Amino acid sequence: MGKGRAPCCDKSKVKKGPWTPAEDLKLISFIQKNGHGNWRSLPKQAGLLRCGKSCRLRWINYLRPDVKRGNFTPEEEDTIIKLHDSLGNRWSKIASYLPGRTDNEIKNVWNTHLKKRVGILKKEIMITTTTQEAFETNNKGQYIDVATSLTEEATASAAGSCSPTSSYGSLNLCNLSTEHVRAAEARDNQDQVINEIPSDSAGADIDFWDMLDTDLSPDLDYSKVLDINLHSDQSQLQAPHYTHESSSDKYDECQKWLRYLEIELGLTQTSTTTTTTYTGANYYECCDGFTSQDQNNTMQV
DNA sequence: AATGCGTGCAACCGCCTAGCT
DNA sequence: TAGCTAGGCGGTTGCACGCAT
Repeated sequence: MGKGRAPCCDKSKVKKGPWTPAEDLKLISFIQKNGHGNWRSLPKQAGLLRCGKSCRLRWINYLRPDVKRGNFTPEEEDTIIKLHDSLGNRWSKIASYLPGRTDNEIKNVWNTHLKKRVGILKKEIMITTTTQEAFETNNKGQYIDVATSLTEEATASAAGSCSPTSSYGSLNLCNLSTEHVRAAEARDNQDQVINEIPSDSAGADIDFWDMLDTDLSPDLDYSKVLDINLHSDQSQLQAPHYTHESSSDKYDECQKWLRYLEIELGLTQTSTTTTTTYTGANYYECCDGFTSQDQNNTMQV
């Protein structure tokens, strides 16, 4: 019966900080071959100087093949707002309603974007409601305001799929769209008008993962790249355990995905000229010796 | 061009809980 | 039943990057 909680790992012997491409590949390769039955023992078996928790987090939040990358769509943002209203900060629960999105990602989006927007909207609606009440009391003039229409729209159709408790005061957020929130935010920012808000998915940031073409290295062979025991023959690679499937389609999908990763991580060269940049220090630390790189810490992919 | 500041996000920390002995 | 372990979760931090000055 030891006192307190035993540390999950020896902090002095594990590496911390951002993951390097080589570490990523080691983790991916190991999980593809062995699955991830025991996170605690995984780092040692995979040859990683990382805490098991760190491996799990990296896999779940970034390396999993089914992780949906790229910006959140307005629809996804709407969903998060609605779900947060009814579930609160239960990020993993919210994530379960958004396939491919992780709790960490959703939490970040909420904290950096959505919370502010909803806060602004709530503030505006409070002001509007107060003004409207004053108007109704005095029974003078005619009151027209965008926020009022938002409130009416939201409350009028409150019989939707959301829980009855899903409301901020009299406002049911289930029917607030991202456009509503953004419009309110824009008004809050010195009445700046946003007539057309570009979709996140159409933003200038080209997601690197999506950008990659299928014309990638056909000779994937991790054993030549990493000092881990893997099959050198591609045909002998096993389908990942996490898929729980053995169909050739799924396997092909995994292979395709791995090729994406190979390129993404700069572990192979293609004829394309697309260039991405990794953080220099990390990249030098792990990749020196088995990938191409120029002196500007830029990997030619 | 250099510097400062704000923002976004990956990763860490520590607590909670389920499962096992 | 109590204690331990590992996984899961939410809060928080710190760094990189972009933009403004």
